[in-house]
Amino acid sequence: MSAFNLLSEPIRKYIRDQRWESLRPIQEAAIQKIIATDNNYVLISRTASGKTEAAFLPILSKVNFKEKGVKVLYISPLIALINDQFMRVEKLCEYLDVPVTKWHGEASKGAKDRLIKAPEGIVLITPESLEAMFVNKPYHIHHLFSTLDYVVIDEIHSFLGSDRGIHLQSLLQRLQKVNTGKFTTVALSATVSDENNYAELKDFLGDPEHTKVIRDTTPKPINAVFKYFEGQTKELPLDLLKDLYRRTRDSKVLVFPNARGKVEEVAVRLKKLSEKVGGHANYFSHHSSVDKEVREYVEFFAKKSTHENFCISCTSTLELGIDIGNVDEVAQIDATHSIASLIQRVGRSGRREGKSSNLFLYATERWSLLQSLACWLLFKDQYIEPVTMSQKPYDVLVHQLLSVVKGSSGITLDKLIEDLTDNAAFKNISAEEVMEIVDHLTAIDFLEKLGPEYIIGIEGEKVVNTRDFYTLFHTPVFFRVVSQGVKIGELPLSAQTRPDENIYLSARIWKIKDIDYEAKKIEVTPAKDGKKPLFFGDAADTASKIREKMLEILISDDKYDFLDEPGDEIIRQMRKDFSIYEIRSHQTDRPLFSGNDKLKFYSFTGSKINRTLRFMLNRVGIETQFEENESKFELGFSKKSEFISVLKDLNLNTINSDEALAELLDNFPDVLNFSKWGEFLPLKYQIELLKNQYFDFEGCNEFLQNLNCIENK
DNA sequence: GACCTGCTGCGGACTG
Repeated sequence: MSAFNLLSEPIRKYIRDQRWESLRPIQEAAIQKIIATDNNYVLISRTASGKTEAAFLPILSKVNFKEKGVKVLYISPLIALINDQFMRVEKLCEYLDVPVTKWHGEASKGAKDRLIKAPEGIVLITPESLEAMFVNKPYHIHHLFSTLDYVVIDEIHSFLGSDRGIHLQSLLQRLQKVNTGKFTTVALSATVSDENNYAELKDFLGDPEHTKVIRDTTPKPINAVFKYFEGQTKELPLDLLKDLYRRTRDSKVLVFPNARGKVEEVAVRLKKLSEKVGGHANYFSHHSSVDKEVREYVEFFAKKSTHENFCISCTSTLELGIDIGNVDEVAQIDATHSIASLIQRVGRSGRREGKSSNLFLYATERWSLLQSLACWLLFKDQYIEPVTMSQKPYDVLVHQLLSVVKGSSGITLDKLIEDLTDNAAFKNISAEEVMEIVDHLTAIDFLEKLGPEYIIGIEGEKVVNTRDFYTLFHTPVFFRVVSQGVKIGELPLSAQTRPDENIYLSARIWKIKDIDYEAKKIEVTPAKDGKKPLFFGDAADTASKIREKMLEILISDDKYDFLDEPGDEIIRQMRKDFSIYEIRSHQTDRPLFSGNDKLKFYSFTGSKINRTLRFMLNRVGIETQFEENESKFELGFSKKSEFISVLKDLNLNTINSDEALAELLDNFPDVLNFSKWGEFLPLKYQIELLKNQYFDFEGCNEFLQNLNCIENK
């Protein structure tokens, strides 16, 4: 039977009313499988290929909504995505007379209350709101979600490989436990690495044997142009902005300059260029520190603009799912840190059927150009960096321990251990380890033993009873930026935030009038000229494969027809610079330069291995100047044979790493900042976290074993 | 220089 005929009558009517000529390939396949089986499915297909419908059309046809209770739970990483999907799903559900409820921190309380009075239909939720319910209203979890037939997880790749993902995995397991039957899961994603990674995905959904992947690999044509404009100063080159302006003045564009400060610089300077020549004034900025209402206005503007052109300068806030309408072009300024990120960004343009995607890539620095090329070529080879889920997520365990205890208001040790060791998210953590962590939490008053049962302790109450408890990620302190009562955005405190400084924010220029440290508020007034704002943050890690590809480009003589003349010249120069080494294999050979009184070692490997290598060298007394973008270590001595033999002997066996890591934690407690809950673990487990998440000793050892240093001629 | 994500419950003012 055709997929269309498998659908229920109201759903078929919906499709007819939409005047769809046919179902997309991913929809055909998903409908056949989801209707016929009770397997979990992961639907992988590029953006704007109809994945949401591929999941909901068959689920809505299959589920009996006449039964009591909520039947379908949709989980999304973003509030904005929930709001976006709500409109689509609700329109579909009108045909079935099934109610849809948004449940997140900014959703209406009234709608939530109505759902509690009469639990039914479909609920759209975030992992954090689900967590809050487990902690504060565990009876609502039973009341609302014990009759689920389906759980749909959107943008699942954004959860993979992170603590937030382990958290969600744990919540899904806890949810399955309260379910009277067994719910089926359908996960959606645009960017997941190939077969290697399907194991991670299947594990994530908790039942690998009954989890299948449906993938549509139909490519979308992408027109790419790479350009090089050398950046001499801290500001972006004017010529680059002029070129960007010329190319995009008559279209709808997203620009991704990688950092919030640069996002503001691009928005303000392009707007000025446009003003000068009487072009449109629709230049916006969009990132996490732009006020929410301003961001929503920008999204709304883009969505409703059919004839009017616009340019939004943005960070990864506009990288995921939200359909902001028809975008003609995407401009990326300097390299993305990952291929997945590049794919998502390119996919923002040409969403309309039959339209191709357009990418302008601008590089301002040679290594960034090289990395951009590497990402692009790997993407063309359909390579996406694999992600790995933490095998021993002790930090998430601490959080879930507190959540379970708080939600139970009194639980025995046996039950607590059973709850956590049963949970697939923690399957590699033993009962003994859980017990040890419980003991530690009791010792620091996070838990308290009351007769046979554990409850939250005095110190634990301080942590559990705050808004901040529900998330697995840290957030820095920000000051609100306000002009005459209107909120514009936020800024961190820095040398720049002081009266009379002029700064860009939300694509406009402001003068700082006053700073209220008590109320964490910065009062500003409009100004004519200023500087880009300073933000702090950590650069994301780059995969080893990208660095290897960079070296491969340097030793090949391939020509790239999408690269402009200055870019071509830079690659020629870099190839010449590296021709003094006889590199034969981009996998094992690495350049080692020795000059008068220094050595330069180019590792061409990923951030984690670099970090580990630097730490190990430091342990054997070798101080290095490290440059991540170039994957380069500089040493203040020239004895290259000595350095080569040190590298050969470096491994875990020659360094007492547990002791070394304990020392590191003692001297620099901030290294644990990547983990919000890690600080509440016993030292032994903090060390494990460092080993498993911050460093990569295994990868580093492998790198060193294969390493063949090639000296300059 | 260096991304992003989310958030309870209560009290009180205001609106219809």
